Amino acid sequence: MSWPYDPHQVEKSAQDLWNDAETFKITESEDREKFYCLSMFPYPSGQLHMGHVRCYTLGDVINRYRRLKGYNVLHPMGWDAFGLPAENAAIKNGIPPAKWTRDNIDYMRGQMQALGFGIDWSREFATCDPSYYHWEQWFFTRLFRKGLVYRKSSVVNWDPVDQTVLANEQVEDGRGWRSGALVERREMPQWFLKITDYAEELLDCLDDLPDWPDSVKTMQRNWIGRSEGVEIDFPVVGKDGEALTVYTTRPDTLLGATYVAVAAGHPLAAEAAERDSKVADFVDACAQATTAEADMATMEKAGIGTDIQVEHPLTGEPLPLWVANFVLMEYGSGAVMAVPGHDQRDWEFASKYGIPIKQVIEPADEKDADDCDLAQAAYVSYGRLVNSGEYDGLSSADAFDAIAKALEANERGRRQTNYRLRDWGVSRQRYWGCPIPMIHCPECGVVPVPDEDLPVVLPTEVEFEGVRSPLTTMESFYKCTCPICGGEARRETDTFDTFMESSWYQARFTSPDANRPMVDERAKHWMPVDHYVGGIEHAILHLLYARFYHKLMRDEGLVEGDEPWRRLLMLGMVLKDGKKMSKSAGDAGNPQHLLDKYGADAVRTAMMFAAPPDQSFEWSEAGVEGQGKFCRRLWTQVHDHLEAGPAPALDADALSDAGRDLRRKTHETIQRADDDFGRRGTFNTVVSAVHELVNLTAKTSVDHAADRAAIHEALRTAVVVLSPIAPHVTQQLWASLGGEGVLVESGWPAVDEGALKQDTVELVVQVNGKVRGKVQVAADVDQDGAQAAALAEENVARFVEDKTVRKVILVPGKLLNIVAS
RNA sequence: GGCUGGGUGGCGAAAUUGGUAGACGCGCUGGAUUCAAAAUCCAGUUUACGAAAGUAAGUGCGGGUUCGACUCCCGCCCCAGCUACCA
Repeated sequence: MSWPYDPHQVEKSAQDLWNDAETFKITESEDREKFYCLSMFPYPSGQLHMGHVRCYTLGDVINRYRRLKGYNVLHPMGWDAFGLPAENAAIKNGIPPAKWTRDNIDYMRGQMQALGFGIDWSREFATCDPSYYHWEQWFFTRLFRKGLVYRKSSVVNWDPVDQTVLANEQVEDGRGWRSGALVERREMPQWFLKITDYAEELLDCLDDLPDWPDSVKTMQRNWIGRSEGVEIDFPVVGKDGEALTVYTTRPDTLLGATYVAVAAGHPLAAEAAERDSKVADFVDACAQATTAEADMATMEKAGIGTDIQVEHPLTGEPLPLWVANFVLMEYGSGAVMAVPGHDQRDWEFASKYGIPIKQVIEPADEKDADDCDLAQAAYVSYGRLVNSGEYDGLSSADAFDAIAKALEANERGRRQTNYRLRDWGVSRQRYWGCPIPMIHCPECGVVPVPDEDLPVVLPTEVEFEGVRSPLTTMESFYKCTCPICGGEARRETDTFDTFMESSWYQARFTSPDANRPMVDERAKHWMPVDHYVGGIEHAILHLLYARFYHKLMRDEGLVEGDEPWRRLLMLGMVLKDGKKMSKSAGDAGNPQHLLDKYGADAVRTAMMFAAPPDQSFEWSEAGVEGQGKFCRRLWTQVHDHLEAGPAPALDADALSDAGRDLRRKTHETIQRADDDFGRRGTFNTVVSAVHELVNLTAKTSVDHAADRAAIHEALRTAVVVLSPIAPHVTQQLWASLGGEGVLVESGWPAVDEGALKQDTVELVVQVNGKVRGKVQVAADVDQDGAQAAALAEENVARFVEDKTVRKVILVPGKLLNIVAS
């Protein structure tokens, strides 16, 4: 065994060993249970930052722990390679996006290898590989034929100077990032995927994911935003057969409606504007107002009355129609019924414009009567109906049903479930993405590219002129013939949203070379992913799209099961000066200098030790040096132990008390680390547990010869338990301590129940709940025996002597509380 | 506004089912070693009083349940993330 510890030499030789043995190259196995461990693949931005280090170290810890536990673990890696930064680099520096991306991938792959991640590199791919996006295009044309894809106009950010569409990230304070021109809203036809067809299933399946954090499930539920309500028609006065349709979740308040309001974009608003210039001015003002959602919420509620009236669907009473800036054209029908007595926003609006406020709900319980004061605020709780004719006295819930029935009976309404979730717009007017495989033919309309013509390859030899996509001016790309009529046609020059690529990569890793559609039978072997690791910033969109895609692929017979991710670990963010590493760091976030200085094991251990995985924390280098020292201490300890000659065979009966204590600690550590690695997923506490074991080992005297066997066992255990976190130093120490081959394949150590047993235990003694002493007693001591032992302690006796003992509580093995007064 | 986390020493944190609050580490202080330094090793490190033994207080604030509360319940304050006029 070499000495002193040299991390770089140690890490090199461990990595060489894994490479030569192809330790992490994995194929399907009948003998061992499969485990698919995946970390969210990175965007190749240039270099790893500490957020990556955290994510991929966690993934590798899980990978190596599961390998030790005997699973056949798939742990692949790839590159989410399409996206805007490559284009920006091309625009700024003139480097083609493809080259920029490939260079970054090579550098970052090298960093990952230096960190010792146990990855099956034979499965690596980048999403910009035509062999990958080929199948994405193929799948899109399948979905088109199934009716799950459609084309619709949608708003984009238009830069009038650069004459191009901008991504949201390219708009800064309402201006184009390069031209500085005020960005306009412009409607353009775009491709959509019908994710709303799966809204119900996406919601329901969340209940079948017990190993997902509740917070993520809640976020997804809120995003899908299911609500149950009633769609109600208010006939427009003076127009036979025409009605204004609104949606409400509170039909119980219908008799309290005193006006209706429509969005500025609603046809009735346009109609009123034709007759009234003030209404027209208001509608124009709304059209120009900001659409930034943050501003919307704080915007002053404003509106304008019109000469249009509608009829109350139950009473026939005429109600005025207003145009209001808080009504969204995109949700429901772009119109609301307003009940100012029982909706705070309607109340504020009605108060401002002098519209009547009518009470129709009162608190169900008399004692809450004070909560309801319509002069001060709307009463929004459920309750009991009043001023509602035949419905008076009903509870809100009963009134919901009764009023819904009445509306259904006179054909003025119907029960309806609504979702907040919108269909997924997948078109991007960008160059560096997967070409959308569609052709626009003047004769035949929109035609999907036939299977035999796929993939539509993105040209990589391009030059940027300004911001706009080179595809739009590249005749060799867009000029094509119609697959149906053979006439001249134009190829779609938009590319896919990059969430398309990241929605199915997990399935592709199972069969990265599959040359039949998308994936082959191996997908059914490996899916679902058993443990998925990634950043909390992807808690909603990426995970939702991937779940949707999995269901689409399932319905195509490509994968089995309803969900792609069984267990989910959502990492907290790594911060630097209070900011997210990936956003702010630059060179400061690059782990390279830490790797050069302290080695991969120190960086990995420090990262795991800093905080529990789901918690955000401020990164500091202080811990890295400390963990480097720990590796050296462990190395030295093993070295000294081996220098003293071979340890005797373990004989539990021959151990001293200290040797027995060390053995107990050893087996407690195995038990605790197993639980922390597996069930709890708290790796910081594993590092602590190993520290404790090593500390005790160092303190254990070698004077009693038989104890050297316990020391040997303790060192070996520390090495195995720490190995998922610090794999290199432990691999070498494992070999030095007599282990054979590759440590990660050696199996998880067994717990010796006998070693955990204790004859005597330390009991904490409390008097009236305060600690007054500690006593050694037999492990199976009864309450009287424990009390006697406790009272023999001087300090305990002191607090009891002039009092009467009222009660005694014994928690076996832990604590005795004497209650006295 | 809504949802979800969180608030424990100088700092990162631990306490898993209600049972010794502060494990483990960083930093700091003192000592050993050294010509000196680095490295290493040993001791100490919540606060107050005390030489020590020990005592009192202490997990954001105010109440409650309990023999016993960082942990459970009620009310509040603050911070972070997500979401946001959703009808």
